[in-house]
Amino acid sequence: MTTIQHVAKRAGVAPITVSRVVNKSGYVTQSVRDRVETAIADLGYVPNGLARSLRSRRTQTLALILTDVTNPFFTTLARGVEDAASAAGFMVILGNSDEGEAKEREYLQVLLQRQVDGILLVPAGNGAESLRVIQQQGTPVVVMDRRVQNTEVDVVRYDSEAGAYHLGRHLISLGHQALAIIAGPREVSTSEDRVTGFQRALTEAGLERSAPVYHGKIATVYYGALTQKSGYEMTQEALKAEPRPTAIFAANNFLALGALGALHDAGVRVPEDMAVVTFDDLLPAFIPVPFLTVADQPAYEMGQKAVEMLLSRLSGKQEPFQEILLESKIIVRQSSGNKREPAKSF
Amino acid sequence: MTTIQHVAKRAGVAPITVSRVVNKSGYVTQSVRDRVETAIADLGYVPNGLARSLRSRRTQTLALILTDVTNPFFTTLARGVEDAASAAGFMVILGNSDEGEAKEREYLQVLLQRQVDGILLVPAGNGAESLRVIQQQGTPVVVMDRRVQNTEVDVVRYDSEAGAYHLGRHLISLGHQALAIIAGPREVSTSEDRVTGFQRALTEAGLERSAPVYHGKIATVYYGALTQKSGYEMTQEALKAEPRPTAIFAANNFLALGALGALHDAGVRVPEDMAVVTFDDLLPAFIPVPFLTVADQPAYEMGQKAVEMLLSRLSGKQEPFQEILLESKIIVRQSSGNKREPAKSF
DNA sequence: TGTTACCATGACAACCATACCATAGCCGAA
DNA sequence: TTCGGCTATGGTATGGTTGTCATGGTAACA
Repeated sequence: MTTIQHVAKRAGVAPITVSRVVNKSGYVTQSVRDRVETAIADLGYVPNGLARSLRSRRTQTLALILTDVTNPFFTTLARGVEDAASAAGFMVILGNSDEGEAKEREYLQVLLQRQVDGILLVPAGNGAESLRVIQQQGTPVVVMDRRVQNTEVDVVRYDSEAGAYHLGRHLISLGHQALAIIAGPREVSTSEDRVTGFQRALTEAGLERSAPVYHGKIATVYYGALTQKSGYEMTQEALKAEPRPTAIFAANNFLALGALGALHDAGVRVPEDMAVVTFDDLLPAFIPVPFLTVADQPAYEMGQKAVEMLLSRLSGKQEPFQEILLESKIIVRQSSGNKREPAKSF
Repeated sequence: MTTIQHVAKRAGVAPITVSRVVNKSGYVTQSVRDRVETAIADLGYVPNGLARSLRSRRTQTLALILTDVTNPFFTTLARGVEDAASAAGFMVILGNSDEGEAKEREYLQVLLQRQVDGILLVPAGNGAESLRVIQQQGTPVVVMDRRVQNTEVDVVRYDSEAGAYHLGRHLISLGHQALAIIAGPREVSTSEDRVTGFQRALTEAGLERSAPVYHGKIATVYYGALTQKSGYEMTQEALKAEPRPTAIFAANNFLALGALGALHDAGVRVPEDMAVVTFDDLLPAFIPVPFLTVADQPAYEMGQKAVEMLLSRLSGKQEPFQEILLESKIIVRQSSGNKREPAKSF
């Protein structure tokens, strides 16, 4: 392999001068610069990034750990991160925890070993232990999308509670009285906040359903995983309930996809027989005609924002930690239907 | 930051002994091992991967450069790579060239600097220059999915020509006589091979259409980009042709999506008025009911295979370079329709 | 007892590039 | 003239780890 010494020798200068040419730092006369550049081209010299980073203590690399790369919400987020990072000259290494804390910890370990300059984390669990490890190492970190107990950390997320609240109000204004919530695991803050927000809308409206499947206090709440399959199954359950709900709130896009599948298979029409609302728009590329009423959370912007915060920390800002709470926007489409008479079953 | 020296001091041993404990290499007595491990835990020591890699000349990292991360075909491929690599203890860094040679070269530069142990490349152009740079650096490389002129390199790809040939035969057997091919850029070998293969089927059947839009010799060939938008536009063009084709062959999945959109907007029913066949299955997750007749190329397997080859090179195999040609399988579904009478326009 | 083989640990150098400091020439200001 | 400041280049040490060789101890064997 060609090293900086080989180049230096060939150009008749000291290694440090080659370094200055490569990094465009310090003073180098044009003639020397030319000689060095010729030598570099002749030898096909590629600087060794490991040595460079070891010495300079910067890798120009950020780590992005998220919970589900197959979800368009997160891939869009990732693109936002990627774009913002590379605009600032940083590379992004992506890790997928699959909602598992163990896998998250593994990735973290590897990435910390690689001395990434900063970490963007969508925590799989409560994030406490992972954040401890990261911060002990002194690596700047920004938490995305979800709440964490730790307040000594920067966070960017959407206000899930408020978004769900508005979706709830929307359904109520359409006359729905029997509703089902299909949610993800209780440990995932977004899912839980959406349940809470939705329930708040119902409480305000004086709706108090009494038949929780597990712990829901208002309307019927089903808890599962944030997957299409789980959405399918929970919807099947919901359809058996008495009285049958006239509206379903799916806590994320994959749950909604599963719900739509289950409703289709059961011959329940949307929105005529059942209103469906959810969070996170799906990739427009795969859905020619947008159909779902959603609380849209522009994921791309969140990614950009998070990188912005992280880079500011990297540049040594000593401000107090902050939590940025973005607002999601309700987009009303066909899936929630028109105003309807209160369900006959009441 | 905690270094191996700190740990060594605390455990009362030499740094090299700590190294042996961390890497589970060489001989260490249990008691010493325990002392070291306690020290590591106490100090929260995380080994510096940069220093380790610099010294050992291995990063345990592979680079995967592909042309379109938004395409499910490539994300599936990436998953295959990822899984196979991590099973062997390698991490994968992903780069997206967006079909641009300049961006490909940039990624390559960065990744070579990072001393990745091996590279998996889906070349954006003809790959010649990129391969030259990689091989000069002495980094093992495997080309995926596409042909390259360079024979001094390992390649894994599907036999696009044969797949397209079979799709062509299938359409002919259904009685189609006026056909349109919507393809990607001529520089992309997969796209070009599919045009060639499809045309071979038509030639064999004695079909020689005479109205090529650009250079096609048989049936009508439209060249564009491998995107949904391009597929949409080319299909609009194809619909204006006289005689109007009764079947469209889209050279990849995104082109097919665009074609379906254009046909829908033009009120042309599939398969009643128009048969549609293509390559690469779409993500089943987004298409509840599979509908398209396709030449399926299991991307996951290709990824695994490529990693296998690369790892074998990494372990120092000196065998001659080889090109693995996988066979794609035709899956007949509704979109190609049933046998039909020869189109009336003849 | 001497020889061999193996176990357990350490010293030292090397990996490659850059931070830091030093040197030296030159110019203009005091 | 002297001094400070700027330009242009080089020398040396350093970053954290591990490969290689060396050392010393112990058990096994003849």
